[in-house]
Amino acid sequence: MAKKHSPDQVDVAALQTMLRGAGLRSTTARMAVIQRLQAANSPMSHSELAEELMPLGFDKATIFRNLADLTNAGLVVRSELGDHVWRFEFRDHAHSEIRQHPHFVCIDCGNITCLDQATLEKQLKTIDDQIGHVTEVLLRGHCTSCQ
Amino acid sequence: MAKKHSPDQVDVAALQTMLRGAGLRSTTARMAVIQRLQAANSPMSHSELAEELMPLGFDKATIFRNLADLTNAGLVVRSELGDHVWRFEFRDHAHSEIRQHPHFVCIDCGNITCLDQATLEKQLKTIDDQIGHVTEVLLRGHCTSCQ
DNA sequence: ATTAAATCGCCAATGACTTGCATTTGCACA
DNA sequence: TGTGCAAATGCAAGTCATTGGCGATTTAAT
Repeated sequence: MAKKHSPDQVDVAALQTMLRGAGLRSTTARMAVIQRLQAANSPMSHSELAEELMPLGFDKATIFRNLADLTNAGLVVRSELGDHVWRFEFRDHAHSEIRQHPHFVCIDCGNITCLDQATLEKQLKTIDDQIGHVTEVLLRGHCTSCQ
Repeated sequence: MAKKHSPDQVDVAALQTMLRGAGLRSTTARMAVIQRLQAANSPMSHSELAEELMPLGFDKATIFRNLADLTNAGLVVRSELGDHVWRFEFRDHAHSEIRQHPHFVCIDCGNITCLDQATLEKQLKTIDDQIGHVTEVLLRGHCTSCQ
């Protein structure tokens, strides 16, 4: 049989390497979770993931545990956007830095705006020294179109 | 009997006026909740409140309901500090402006630091103009003692 | 192929609220 | 100074997201 090089298989191999490099085994459930997150273009909640993956036979507790494992391993970023729901995002190591860019969430329409990382940087440096190292910034309020 | 003017009694009367002005009855449970929040120097979760007030005979459902009522009435501010627990703060109308002071939450120990309202004010004004009106600021990271 | 440890799947338990309902209480008005 | 009634309370049960226990299964190193 000839060797296949479909984009999917390349991704699978890369993800498996990534998992092993992080000290995690490559299991079907784990791969399903990380592949789904990699394909997503915005952070997904556990329930969104579960809704898709449970019909495929994966257990929701397993999905939870994998999200936790992947987060601990640094392959996935977990964030809370103020609505009591954890959201998970595949972490693109090429673009990851000391802190994530600030998010602005509109209380009314729920829209999320990603701000420039430099926006509050100067003030945050002062806080870093005095209170602790800030890794995550969340601003909430009313966006211009909802005001 | 001579009129008393202990600070406590003054506070109680002021809070009762405040409740009535907001269209809420002054009940013992409600007063207990708002007094405790007024005395606190950082936001309190329902469970923290319940831990203190249940031994005094107040029901936790009542505490929840009162926190919701007080929040709806605008006497208390509810915020989500990134750990999936609502926290409540007495709203000081003398100092309340367009936005509340920023909070810093330590990811490791959970400690909450209330920052000075002026801390990020300058930068936030710019954001107000460009993206929307920021009402709530949340910073998360590792505090100096956990680093 | 063997095997120890990681992971899985099922299911029970926790924790943070929420809701239903019968009883009590604050307070507006008589 | 009562009295009525909506608001508020206490108790209990329910919901929903998340976590923990545990025996069975699977991964990956030898």
